[in-house]
Amino acid sequence: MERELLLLGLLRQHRMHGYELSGVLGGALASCVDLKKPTAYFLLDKMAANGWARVKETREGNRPPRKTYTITTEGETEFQRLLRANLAEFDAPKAASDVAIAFMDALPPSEVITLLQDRRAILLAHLERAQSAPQHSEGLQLLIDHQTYLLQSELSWLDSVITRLRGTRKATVKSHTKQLKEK
Amino acid sequence: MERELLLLGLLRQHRMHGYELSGVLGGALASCVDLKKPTAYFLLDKMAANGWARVKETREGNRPPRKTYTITTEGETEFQRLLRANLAEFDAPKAASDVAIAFMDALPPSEVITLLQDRRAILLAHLERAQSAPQHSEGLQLLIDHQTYLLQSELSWLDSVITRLRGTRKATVKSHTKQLKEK
DNA sequence: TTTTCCATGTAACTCGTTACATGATTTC
DNA sequence: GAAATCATGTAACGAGTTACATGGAAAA
Repeated sequence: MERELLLLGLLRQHRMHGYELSGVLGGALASCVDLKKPTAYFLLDKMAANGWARVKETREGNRPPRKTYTITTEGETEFQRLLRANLAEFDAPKAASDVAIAFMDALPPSEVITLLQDRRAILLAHLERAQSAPQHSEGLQLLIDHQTYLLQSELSWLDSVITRLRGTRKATVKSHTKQLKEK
Repeated sequence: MERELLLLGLLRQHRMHGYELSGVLGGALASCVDLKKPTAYFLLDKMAANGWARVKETREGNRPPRKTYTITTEGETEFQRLLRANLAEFDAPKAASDVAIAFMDALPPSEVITLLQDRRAILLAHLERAQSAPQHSEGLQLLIDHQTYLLQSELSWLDSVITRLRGTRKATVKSHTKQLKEK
């Protein structure tokens, strides 16, 4: 549902062909949304079938022909419907990768710290990618900013966990060794 | 992958039958993870088939028979493997519901504010549900705390957006009316 | 006595991804 | 001459959800 909204929103800014679109999605927006090429092509077809977009086959020079999609009036109506629905709803971000955190006491703290630093590096890479994204239209920029904000929150949380672990490391290393021996 | 980790982690704390487990998942953990009943049953079967858990059919009184799952040594090994992998990885939280934010300038700010307040109410409900969750084991509590933290970040971001909109409302209401007339 | 709870599942379906297919063209 | 880019798709697969099926027991 939000994928349709995204595509309609992008087409609303200016007409585009599939490859161009999937370029945009693979570029700066990759940090916020993922919508793979085949999905994009599929959705564009579907949108055209629904009458939300007009298709025109164009050809520049002797490059492969493009299918350029233009949003229609019905498309704009649908866009607004989706937009209203999506603005008013909220689906909680289920942080799937955090299940591990719940069970980290099953490993020695020193190892957990090492592993979490790997995690931290990946998170940092995401952050930098989001921050270094080239300028975009106001709206899309807001999306990227939000993503940046979220990643930063996540980073500071992760750091707090690591710090806490560092603190308890010396204290718990004994009890952990004890646990191992008890087994 | 993190679902298996979650189930193994829970079984590691103490043996459980499917219904009990899906109760836990539907209760306090519902705000963090969603894993529906059929999926849980399916995964438990699979885990038993993989030798990660032992099954024992038990019966208390004249209630329907239960299939109680106990983690095995291989299960524990797998648990640790998954745990290490999951601790070291990070998949960026793609906030799907935020696509709408990127296009909110397509609607009059006053309407956007109304819609975002609906969103805010849902977010608040999630927050309260997460906060009011009954006490859990250390680890699971950490998971819930993280979720709470994330939701709070999200809330304050949303509030900042709404505030900004309130500020620009009077300024942009004219230009928006103008836009409408131009069409 | 009807609804809710306990307890297990199956089957169909949706949605998206991965991997593959095609073919010309420009760059190295 | 090989590799990457442009440009479109198809087909198979996977993972999870929804809806349905079953049946006894307790609570309302």
